[in-house]
Amino acid sequence: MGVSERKEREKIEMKELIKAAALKLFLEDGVAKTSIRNIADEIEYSPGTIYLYYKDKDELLYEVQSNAFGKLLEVFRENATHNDPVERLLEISRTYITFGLNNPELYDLMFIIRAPTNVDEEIHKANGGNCLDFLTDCLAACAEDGRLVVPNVQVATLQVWATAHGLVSLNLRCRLKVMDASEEEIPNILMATMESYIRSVTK
Amino acid sequence: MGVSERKEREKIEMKELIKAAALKLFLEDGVAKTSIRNIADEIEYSPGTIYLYYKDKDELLYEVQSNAFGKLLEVFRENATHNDPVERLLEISRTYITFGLNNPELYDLMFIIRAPTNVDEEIHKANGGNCLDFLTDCLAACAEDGRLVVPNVQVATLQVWATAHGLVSLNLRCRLKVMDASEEEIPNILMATMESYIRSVTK
DNA sequence: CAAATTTACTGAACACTGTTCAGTAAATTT
DNA sequence: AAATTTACTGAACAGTGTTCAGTAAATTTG
Repeated sequence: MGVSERKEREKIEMKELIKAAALKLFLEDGVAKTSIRNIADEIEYSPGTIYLYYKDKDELLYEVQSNAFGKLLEVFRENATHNDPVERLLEISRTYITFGLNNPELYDLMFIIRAPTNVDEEIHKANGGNCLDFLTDCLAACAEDGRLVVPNVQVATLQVWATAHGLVSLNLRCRLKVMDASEEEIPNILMATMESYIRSVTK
Repeated sequence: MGVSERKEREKIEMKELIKAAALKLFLEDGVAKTSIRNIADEIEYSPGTIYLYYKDKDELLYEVQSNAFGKLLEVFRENATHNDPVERLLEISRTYITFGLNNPELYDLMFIIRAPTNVDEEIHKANGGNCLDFLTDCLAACAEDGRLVVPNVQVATLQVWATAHGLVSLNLRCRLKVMDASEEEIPNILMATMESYIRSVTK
């Protein structure tokens, strides 16, 4: 009897439908302004239904976050293809910053807001791991070739990530308004700052 | 007739009372869990009263943020006293990271949450400017002495700030869980990562 | 096929949020 | 003493995440 199999399938489809609606509203109106009721309206179900598929809003956010990390990994793979590990590191950095500036709502979900970190400890590690590995592998290759000023791969990874995240998140949260730089030149400044950093710590 | 003078004074005192209550609750329960009603309860006034002194919650947050930046500048002045500008830069960096880790709620308010950036554009620049100047001055001194690998002061300032902020904020938002490092060694890793970065970009 | 059971969904209700505003009582001025 | 201004209240509004009794449809059982 294929009923339970079909129901299984329908359950997954419904989760997907909810997730897609959530993502759509996140991109349209922002994560902060998207409520369970909005999402329910979007898919023409009642708010209560969403709780039959996701334990709470955090779990849903976590799933959308997982998709977002998939997208970041995708652009990493597309853009960071140089053979030379230092050049590849530059490509990764540029891609990260561009992704953050072009997808502020996804970036929020991935790296800034508190929400999806409230899911179960063990399940949590999954999200973002692939993206971090992509960076770590690149830095390991740099270290292998003796191209890092500080050859500790963990320290180097954290430095690159922190610098890129610092630049993107300070900008997304309008904290660079204290600096005297016009709105439109900021992306260029961020990129130049990141590149000059990479050049300083590699050889 | 000293009535209007007294009223002026009382108005300031009341604003101070509200601000102090807000700060207290922020530190006790977190910024996110502190509502206007909580603050009103704390000072034994009705919620509406708060709106007689602050236009909205953002304006109140902005004022508390201003206090928080004052505290950061204070610890900068206490701890970053070395004559050698590179050593002073290290002291500033360590102080910044320690402040962030020890005062997560204040750090949130200062650098992460969206809220207080919604105040009027012109008024906004004030907050944080002093702290940024403290860092910029130090890096200008480094540049003066030819101690920076990249002698552009704006780029250097942004790099140091972004790296420190990246480290602190990724940690406060639990994003370092993806790395295999135990909870208790993370502060040390952050500090070591920051110091090794400063050493790489100075000479 | 009819009855019993399971499943999927609803939407009102709860406790909360920031904010507004008519109403009131006290302080001040006339 | 009367009129006016000031400071404050607390209910109300529209929103939030979440729960749960009730219902109708799908499925299983006899």
